[in-house]
Amino acid sequence: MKTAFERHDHSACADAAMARATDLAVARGLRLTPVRRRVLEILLERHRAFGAYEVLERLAAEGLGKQPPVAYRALEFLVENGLAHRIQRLNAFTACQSAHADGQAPAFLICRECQTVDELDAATLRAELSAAAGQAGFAVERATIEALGLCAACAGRA
Amino acid sequence: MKTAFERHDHSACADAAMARATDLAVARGLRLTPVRRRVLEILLERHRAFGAYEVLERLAAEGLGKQPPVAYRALEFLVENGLAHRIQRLNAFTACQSAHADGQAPAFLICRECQTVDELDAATLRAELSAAAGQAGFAVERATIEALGLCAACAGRA
DNA sequence: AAGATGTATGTAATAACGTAACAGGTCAAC
DNA sequence: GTTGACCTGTTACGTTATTACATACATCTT
Repeated sequence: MKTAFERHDHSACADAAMARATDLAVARGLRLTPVRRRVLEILLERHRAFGAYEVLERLAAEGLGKQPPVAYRALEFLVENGLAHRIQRLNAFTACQSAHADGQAPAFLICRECQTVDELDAATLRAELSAAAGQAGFAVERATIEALGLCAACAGRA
Repeated sequence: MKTAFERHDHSACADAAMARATDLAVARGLRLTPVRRRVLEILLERHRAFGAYEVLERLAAEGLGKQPPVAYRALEFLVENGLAHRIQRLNAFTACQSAHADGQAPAFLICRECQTVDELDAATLRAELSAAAGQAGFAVERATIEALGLCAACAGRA
């Protein structure tokens, strides 16, 4: 499996994600409406995070909604159903690239140079964090793990 | 050592942090100006995160500055020097409670009920995250690890 | 002491991000 | 064909953050 940082056949990448989304919608009886589908498509265009207003601009240009709530609602739907993630550091959203269980969000690697965002399985990290927190009597419900740094390609260019 | 979630002598807690800050300023030749010192004192009042505008309100009431940049600049100074941390999930800031090396930010435990924020040593987690990212050729420079959940006291009250 | 330099603060204006509230439309089930 | 649930459209507003420029202050140099 290639990382988001490497050259790869991205349309296959996006197609696979859309297929997962369609399957999930069928499986759970979710409504992947035009706005929601289009927002997911936009997020899937590149392996980076998109601001809500950036998504909104795109929607507006296509006549799919001009006001912030339109974008935020669609993004919220995608995030709730695990089809997208919110990147806290960037106040932005990115399409989910890997099927994973609910609430088991991965860790994110964010390249400060090319803005590419990749996912990293965080099951072990999350377990350890929960264990450590448990020592202090704290019950972890959701964990955010985001790493900012430099990807191999950008490090090479430096 | 008690956690921030337990009852404890908080003024000792705050005093210790201010002492560390003063020492650091001397050691590094930093200028802990009135605004910066006051902002740190405010953050130290409670083990929770304060929004920039909340801090600004306090400053304004004391005649120390009325515009956002005043608060943001002081907060930025504190964060850069490891005297405070930004909690991404909350778009807010909290005083640093533990002396730790630069760039070695701890993990944060945020109680969704009482809003208390505690620090957890994250050296191991960070090392593992860096190692995993390294497999993908990604060089981690800064990592954000934040856990939202319920502290023991609040879980008890539920 | 005067001037030069670097750093901190004051202020205005605005950008960027996010939500509440309500009206209207769509669709499936009964 | 009406009900009820959910989705969308729109207004209005609230919150968070930054840019840009002016002013003040400290420190060092001469």
